Formats: sequence, C-alpha cells, structure tokens
Amino acid sequence: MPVHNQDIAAIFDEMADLLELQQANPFRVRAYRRAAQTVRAQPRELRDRIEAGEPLPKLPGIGADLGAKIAEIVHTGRCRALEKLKRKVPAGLEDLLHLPGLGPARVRLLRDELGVTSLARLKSAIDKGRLREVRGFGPKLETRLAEAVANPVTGRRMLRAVAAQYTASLIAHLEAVPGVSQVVVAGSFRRGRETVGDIDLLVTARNPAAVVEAFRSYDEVREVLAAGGTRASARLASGLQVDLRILPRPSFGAALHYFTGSKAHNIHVRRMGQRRGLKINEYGVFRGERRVAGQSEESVFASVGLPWIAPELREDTGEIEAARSGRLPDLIERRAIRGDLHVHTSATDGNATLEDMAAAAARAGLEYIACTDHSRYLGAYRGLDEGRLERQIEAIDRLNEEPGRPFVLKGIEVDILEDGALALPDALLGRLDLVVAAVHGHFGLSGRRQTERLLRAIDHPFFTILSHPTARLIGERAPLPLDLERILARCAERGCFIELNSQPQRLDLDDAGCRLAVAHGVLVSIASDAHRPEDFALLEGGVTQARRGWLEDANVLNTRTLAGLRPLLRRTMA
DNA sequence: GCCGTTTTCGGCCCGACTGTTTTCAGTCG
Repeated sequence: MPVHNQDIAAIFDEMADLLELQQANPFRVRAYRRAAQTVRAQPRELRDRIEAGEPLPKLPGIGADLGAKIAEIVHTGRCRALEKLKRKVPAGLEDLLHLPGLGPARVRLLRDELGVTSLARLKSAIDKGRLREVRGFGPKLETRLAEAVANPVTGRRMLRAVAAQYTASLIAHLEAVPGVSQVVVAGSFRRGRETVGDIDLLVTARNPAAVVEAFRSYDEVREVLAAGGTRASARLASGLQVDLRILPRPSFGAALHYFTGSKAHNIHVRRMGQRRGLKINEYGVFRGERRVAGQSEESVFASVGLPWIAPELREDTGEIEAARSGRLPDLIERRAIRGDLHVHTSATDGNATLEDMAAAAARAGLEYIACTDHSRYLGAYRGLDEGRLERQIEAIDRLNEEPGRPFVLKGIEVDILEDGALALPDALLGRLDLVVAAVHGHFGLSGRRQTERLLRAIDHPFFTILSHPTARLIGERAPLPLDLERILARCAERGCFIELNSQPQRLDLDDAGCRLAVAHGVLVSIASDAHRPEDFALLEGGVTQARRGWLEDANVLNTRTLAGLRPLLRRTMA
C-alpha cells in the first residue's frame, strides 16, 4: 500500500483532532495541523525520498519528532502514536468535531454530560430533548445541530470556475448599493485554488448597514448564517457560502492581505511583524497604538521588509523566503500565451468547424492553434480514422493558405493504449506537426504499470505532449497513481512536453506538478482543450493554475512565437 | 511539537460573532 503525502497529512490532521479532544496543549495541536498542511503541499512524494534513502528535506513546522513519524508511516503504513490516541478516545467522537458549532470544548461537554460519543447518539439526544440540559446549549444550537446531523452533505467544495459565476452576479448586486466604492473577492478564490469552500467578499462603503441589508436581501440568498455591523455570512441557493466584510478604506490593504490568506502565510507574516515589534491585523500594521501601514497590500508586505507577493503564491510553501532573497518568480500572465496546442473541432466531439475555431482563436488573441481531434480508438468520440485524418490534414493546408487567420498546426489527440502504444500508425503520426497523447481508459492499473505505460508512450518517436497527465477529474476521479518524477525526467530526456489542461474540472497538471516540471526543465503547454469557440476563455484558469505552480513565461511552451515553437516540436528520431 | 536578530526555554496570530449568559466561552476564519 503506497503512502502518499495526502495519507500522511490525513494522519496528522486526525491526530490534531484527537489531541484537541483530549485538551492537549493547543500549540501542539496547531503543530500537527501545520505539519499536515506542509506535507500536503509538497510537490514530491516524501515516500520517494525516504525510500531512495535521501534525508527528509528541512520542511517548515516539521522537526525531529514529526520527521520520525513521517518515516514510520512511510515504512510501516502505520502510526503508533495515532493508534495510541485512538485508544483513548471513543470511535465516533471525532465526527462530532466536524459539525458546525461544535468544537473540542462542546464535544467534551456532550460526552461528559450526556454520554454522546457518536453522530447517532447525538441525534438520539436531540430527539429526546436532552441537549438543552447541557450548559451552553440552547435552542438555536439544538436546531443547527439537528439540521447538520440530518443533512450531512454541507460544506462541499465547489470548482473555482463554477463559484466564479455565482460570485459575479452577487458582486454586481453589491456594487449597485449607494455608497459602495469597491467589492473584491479575497480568500482561496483570489489565491486561485482549483476549488473553493466559500467566497470571501470585501467591501468598502460609506454605509456598512446598507451593504449588509443588501446582502441579506439578495435573491439568491437561501439562508443567513450570521449578520453583524461589519460582517455577514450566508448560504446561496447554489450551496455556496459567502462571507462578507465591510471595511474602512484605510484598512483595505491590510484586510485584503489578511482575508486572502492562506492562514499559514498570514501566520508567517505576522510572526515576522512580531519580531519587528509590529502587530498586524485586518485593520492595519501597528506599532503600539500607531498605525504604520495598511492602506495597500504593498505597505503591509513592506512593513516586514518584503516585496508584494502574488496571491497565487501565498501558501507558505517558500514564497516568503523567495521574496526575502529577491527570488520571487516573474509569474506568467494570460497575455503571454501566443497559441493553444490542444483544440477540437466538429470533426470529432467539438461543436464548431475548424474555420470557426480558428476565428475564435483570433478573437482570443492567439497567433496559432493546433487542431488535435481524437483518434479513432474511442468510438464514442467519433474519433478520426486514417482516411478522415488524411482529409483533415489537407483541409488544414488549404486553410493556412488563406491569410489573416491564426496558423493551424496539424495535430491529433491520440489515445495511449493499455500497453503504452499510440492508437494510430507511425506513418500517419509522422505527417503531423505534433502529437498530443492522452490516457482515456484503463484508469485502474497499478501505479507502477501506469507509469511504465506512460514512459513507453513518451519513448514513441512522434510523441510530443503528454495531455492531462494524471487524468483526474476534480471531485470525481482521483489522479492516476503516477511516478510523476520519472515521467518528467523522461520528458526532459526525450525533449517532450507536458500539458496543463485548462478545463476547470481537470486543471491537470496541478500546482505542485508545475513546480516539479520546472525543476526537471520540462516546458508546460497551457492548453484550453477547447471543444467550443468560447472555450478559449478557459486559458485564463489554466494560467491561474500555472501561476500557483510558480511558472514564468520561459517555462511555458506556448508563450513561444510560431517561429520559436517549430524547432521545439521537431523531434529527433529514436 | 516547533523554533531562534529573545537560540535549548518559553514563547507560539488575532479579532468578530453567536448563543448563552448577565460578563463571556466557544467557534470560526
């Protein structure tokens, strides 16, 4: 059973929960939570390093003790300290901790006063009306818990791109309130996370009460969770939770920084402030009573001796150290993208002709696209056979003779078969400008076989770009258990490339994968995988993910001009 | 449990809102 960073992080999170229930030192609890976050954000599997006999790198918040626990988990798949903690806490008590309104103190109270140690027992205690016997539990909490127990599917994360749609109309609604000067989104949305748990809206306005009132009465609000003079929180009909804060203008920069997070990044910055005798909160940066910064984010960073750091980097995964030493990446922007190397047409499962897709690409400011329809192997896609691909090649040649359009490169999205072979004959693949290859089936192979499968595909003489490398669908299909390091090393060796697919549900490579690609010197193709003319807009989301992965223009294949790109696509024959 | 321009001990980010209370603990972000 291979141990992933995610598994290690889950163990540390569970230990934090259990320690909290036992009233352990709160700073010890925090140490476990912080460690979980650090491990989760590692681009490389810690397992690989440990099994290769490498020393564990120095990771923030992981000292000798937690380092030893990581080694134990990797080697044995177990953690004795976790098992010991579990023996002291009734199974099921942890579940209560994750209900809204319940923290460690109230969970302990429920256990001690009512013997409630599971969701089932909590439900029964509520049904019998016994909850109100406990000090600190009143009718409101009772109702809230009854709902949470009856309806356990709350708090699901939403794709950022989906949340963006719901957020846009709410922002327009609030901007229309008289006296409102700005409405901005902070939080994990601003950091460009691929999914968001909620939306943090910051507003500066002359009349806070009117903003809260307008928020409460927004027609998509299904339930107001909290509302005060400067804050409110509601759940929309879409299920999306929105937290609203109204701020005085001089605090805006400090608040934007504070509510953009991440939490780990904020704590790091505040501690730096502390060492300089500064107090940093959402209202500003203070030395004693005196405000010394806070109107802009730049001023907050400057107060601790740092340049402004892009929100996408603020995960405390090295950005503060990079900022301090003047080594922040010059992050890629959408306008640097000159072409799109993964585009479909109505010849297979797209909904527009090649001409229409090329016209849309021109409107999106692109200088070239690659037409990469599906190969025949997938019957459902009406994939191209040799004859139809032949005709498409001729059609592209004719189109390219007409001036004033983006240049169309001849490509294919070819299936990587179970054994790693490509699903079209070499004679045909050899006539194309590029071959985008992808896994569309046999997802269930072991990590070792899946990796070997992709390595064999990369070794193919006409292979150019590995498309949506892990085949994940966020929230639906887990990423293939690949050894991404070996795959990237082979891509580097063979002069091949890896794709960051911009479809919101894929965003594959992920941020950690992008950083790994940079480390291996493999260029990333940020591609829309467009199936409709309007899909070129998806590139924006791909660029956001790339920025989270620290990519600069030079790390991205399709920032090249067509003239610069062509030699990179020309493969040396094996 | 981690960490060091306060370095091997003694700190550890900070404020708003809720629900219950009658001055505040707990939760949340």
